[in-house]
Amino acid sequence: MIFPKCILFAIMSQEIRVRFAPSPTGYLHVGGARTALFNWLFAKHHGGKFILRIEDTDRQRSTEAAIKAIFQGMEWLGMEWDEGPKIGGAYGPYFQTERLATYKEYIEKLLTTGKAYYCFCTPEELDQQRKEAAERKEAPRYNGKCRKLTDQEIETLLKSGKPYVIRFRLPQEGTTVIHDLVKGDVSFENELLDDFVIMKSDGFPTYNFAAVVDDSLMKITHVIRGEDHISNTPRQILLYEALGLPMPQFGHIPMILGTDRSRLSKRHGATSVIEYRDLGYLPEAMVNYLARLGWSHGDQEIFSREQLIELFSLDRVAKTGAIFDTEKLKWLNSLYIRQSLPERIYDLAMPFLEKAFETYNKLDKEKTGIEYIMKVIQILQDRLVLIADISYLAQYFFDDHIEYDPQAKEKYFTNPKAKEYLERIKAELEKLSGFTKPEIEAAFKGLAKEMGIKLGEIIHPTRLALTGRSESPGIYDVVEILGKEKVTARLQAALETM
RNA sequence: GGCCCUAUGGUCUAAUGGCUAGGACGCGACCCUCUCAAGGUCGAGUUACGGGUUCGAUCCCCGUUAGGGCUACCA
Repeated sequence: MIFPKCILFAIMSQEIRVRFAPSPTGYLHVGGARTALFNWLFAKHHGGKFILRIEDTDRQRSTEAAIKAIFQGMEWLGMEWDEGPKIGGAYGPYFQTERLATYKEYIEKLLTTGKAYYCFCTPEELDQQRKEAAERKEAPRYNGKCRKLTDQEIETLLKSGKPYVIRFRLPQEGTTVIHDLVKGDVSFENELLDDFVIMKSDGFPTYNFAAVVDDSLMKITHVIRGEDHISNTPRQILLYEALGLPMPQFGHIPMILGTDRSRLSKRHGATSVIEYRDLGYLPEAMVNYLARLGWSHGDQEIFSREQLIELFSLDRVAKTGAIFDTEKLKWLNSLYIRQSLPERIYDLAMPFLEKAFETYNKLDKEKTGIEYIMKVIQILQDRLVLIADISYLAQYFFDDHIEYDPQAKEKYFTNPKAKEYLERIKAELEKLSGFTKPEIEAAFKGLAKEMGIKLGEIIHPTRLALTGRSESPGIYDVVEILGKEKVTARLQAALETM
């Protein structure tokens, strides 16, 4: 009884530490964002720490702009990190290029114990080897030429200034098995792996080496990453063992796919989370969608951030790749828009409206007060799928030039009675002392009753006259918001075309 | 080619060795209704294929097929 309790305590006292470790070679794409999200949720769920580490060892492809874009994406989705760039932490620095001395130290360790060696083969030689292996239909592996270099030879080669890399002397027998938290046990034969490079000729470590050293030194307990890394994992496990460093647990989550089931990429459309922001998606919709893509909790579809934290667990993560479905994302987005405070939608919609104003350049900005815009937004909020939709849906509230939809015009303005209806409703509305929804509604209903016709007979042509369209929010609302002056003018303008 | 992973409607998924395989998105119809949305009701549509194991397989095993990933001095 006592013994298991001790173990339990030891396990519980270990703080959960996970990391998201993007390489800054582009924007934060949705696949990366989901990996980050799963890590973030895992950390929050366990009351642990979420660490951001920038893997910028590829000097050719890493950019400052990409680093900023990643921060921006993380911030938009509300995934703040507990340790990492900007805020630091006890296990920094959090940029790999600032950790070179550490890597050298561990490379040195491997070198002195004979677990790594210098390799002077040129890229051309290696290319040649790969080609030959391909012709023989063999796995392209490093042939181990420099494995057996003597100290003497190395000394001379080093002195001659010949470029070199450091390779890991990988055990050539045995099996390496990953106890994966998502996939279960996955095993690899070591003999199929080769002596991979751990330090490049520019002195920078390779991904597999740097990740191992950092994850271990940063006390990462769980490495949760994309499935595309699973075949790197045996190499990394072997490195942990060679370095004598403590090993985290692994969980490999499935890929996000495009509509053709290949890995999601640019040709499938928007892939950067920031693009989705700019299209008018809400971060909570994106978080909800991403969380639910490859993870589930029974039948539940809608999750608040708090619920996700409470419910998230790796054993509910699916094993299959999932197609990114914009339609479902849109559905969630419209849902979250409807649940938002109008004030928030106002803030989000304003940039779109301003841009649209520029385009139309027909706006009477003087008369367009915040109050008016707020009313427009309140009436339109429930019909937005994307915030960007506001530009189109709100157009006739800001643009006095009404173009009549040809089909609607055919349907509603060619009716011989339509002209009479419009004249009558115009007169009724003009008579109104106030111009509020109840009065407007009464005017419409009164007129319909008086003329013995259906309400729609008046409403449809009126809608077309005021908006140019056959669909809009409730007509009384539209009339009220537009105000007597515009309504009268637009009705008059319509009458003149008939 | 080699290695690894995966396989439930179009899509995301639930279920479990055992009632008519559940939900959601999308789609269709109807209701509501001044239109369009929203909402409500209903509907069409699925366990990749072939073998086993079993009284019974979506579920367990094998094979086939299909898809994905990796196969760099990228990460």
